[in-house]
Amino acid sequence: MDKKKNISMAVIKRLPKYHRYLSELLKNDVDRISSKELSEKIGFTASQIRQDLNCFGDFGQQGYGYNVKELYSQISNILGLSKEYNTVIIGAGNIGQAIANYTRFEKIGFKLLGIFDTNPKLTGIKIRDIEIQDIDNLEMFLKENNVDIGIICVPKINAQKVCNLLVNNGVKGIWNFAPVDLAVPGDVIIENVHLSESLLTLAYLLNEKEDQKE
Amino acid sequence: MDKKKNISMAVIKRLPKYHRYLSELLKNDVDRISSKELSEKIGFTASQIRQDLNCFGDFGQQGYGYNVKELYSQISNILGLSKEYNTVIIGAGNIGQAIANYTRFEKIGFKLLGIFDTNPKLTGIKIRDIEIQDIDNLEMFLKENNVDIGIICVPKINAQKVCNLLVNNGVKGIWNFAPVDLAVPGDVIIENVHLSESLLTLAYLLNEKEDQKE
DNA sequence: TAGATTGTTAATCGATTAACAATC
DNA sequence: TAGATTGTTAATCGATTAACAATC
Repeated sequence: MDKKKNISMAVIKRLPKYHRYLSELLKNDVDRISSKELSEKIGFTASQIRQDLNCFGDFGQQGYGYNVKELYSQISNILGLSKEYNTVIIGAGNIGQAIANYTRFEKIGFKLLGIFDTNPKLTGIKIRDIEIQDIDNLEMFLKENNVDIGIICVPKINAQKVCNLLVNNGVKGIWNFAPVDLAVPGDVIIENVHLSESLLTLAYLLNEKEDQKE
Repeated sequence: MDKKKNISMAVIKRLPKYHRYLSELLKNDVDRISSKELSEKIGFTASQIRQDLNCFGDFGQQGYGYNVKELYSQISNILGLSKEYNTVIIGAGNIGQAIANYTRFEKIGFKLLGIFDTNPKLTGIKIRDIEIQDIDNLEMFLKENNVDIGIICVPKINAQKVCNLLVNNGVKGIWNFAPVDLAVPGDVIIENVHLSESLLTLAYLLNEKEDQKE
């Protein structure tokens, strides 16, 4: 499967979008697609699509294009979706509960094992059959379970502390919703969802448009 | 204030991070900072920081650096945070409620005017003094109120329909949490938060690391 | 003044696009 | 076979980094 090393972050960030569009095509019983057709749907150039896919293998066929089912399966593999991932959520506030209630992620192999919070009013409450536990139980839980991904939904003031606890107990992937940049060892992967940054980008772009009108 | 036109998206996406770091510095009573010092904190090169800031003006002073208070205020202005923005949330499910409960955004000028949902079990329920309304009221609400930003938190199947309704009633900014790419006229700004894409990126990176170990 | 640090130009690096031979 | 479309190389474009004169 693997062809080249050192895939650029630009390419990596496009992979989930390929995955989503191919999943749609598959759902609509489309058998094959050319880079040109996919280009029109997904909004990348045909050339870029062919370049991107060729980082990982020769998935197409000259004169035919790409087999949707086959390509979808390859991209799923490339993204690591052939595995299952065990996750825990730390912080059962607004965003923590929202993520916990999502079933989308479960379906593609991200299994929620536990939810933790400091607030005694929350501990004991069940979200989708999972009881919110006191955060004091987290360390033991991590030792007893093989957790791949920690989802940090605590206030920013506590985020680094929680992150350290996760990392010190072998968690290698952090999905961080707190508005801070966490410090981690080099072998730990952080993926940030900085909602404020997204909203501020929107504000900038709205404003830029205004400026151009004048 | 404005200096050059056609700011690249790469620069724009870094602006909120400058804003956040400067806000931290301000909170810690730091008066001045050089591009070199900021570089060490924020993780961009000093050269890049100077280039980025110079897109918008000469905010620094040779031999001194940047005045934190002044620079923070400039960046806030550049981002359009001197204005207030009226927002509505469409979809009062997990993510809609989570966003509605955030007070962070209110503090920087994003005012939530209304929340809408199709589910009769939700209408009438109050979130932070705002009653969830039936989505049938949305069109009239948009005509009666000056809504700048529509926050789409509905299932993907309804997202484009909701988006059209917003756009047809003058909303120029869309903050989209549905896992679809929405079609809008050229004068409407879309900012996507595609959570699955973020999670799949994390999965890829975790897997890539595994591959390298072998 | 001397030291520090900016603003800005030039050099480098990387990513995207264009072109086309290979081939199904 | 002829037409279509890939895989891949080369050209272009844009973004980042380095360097340094200007100057506070």
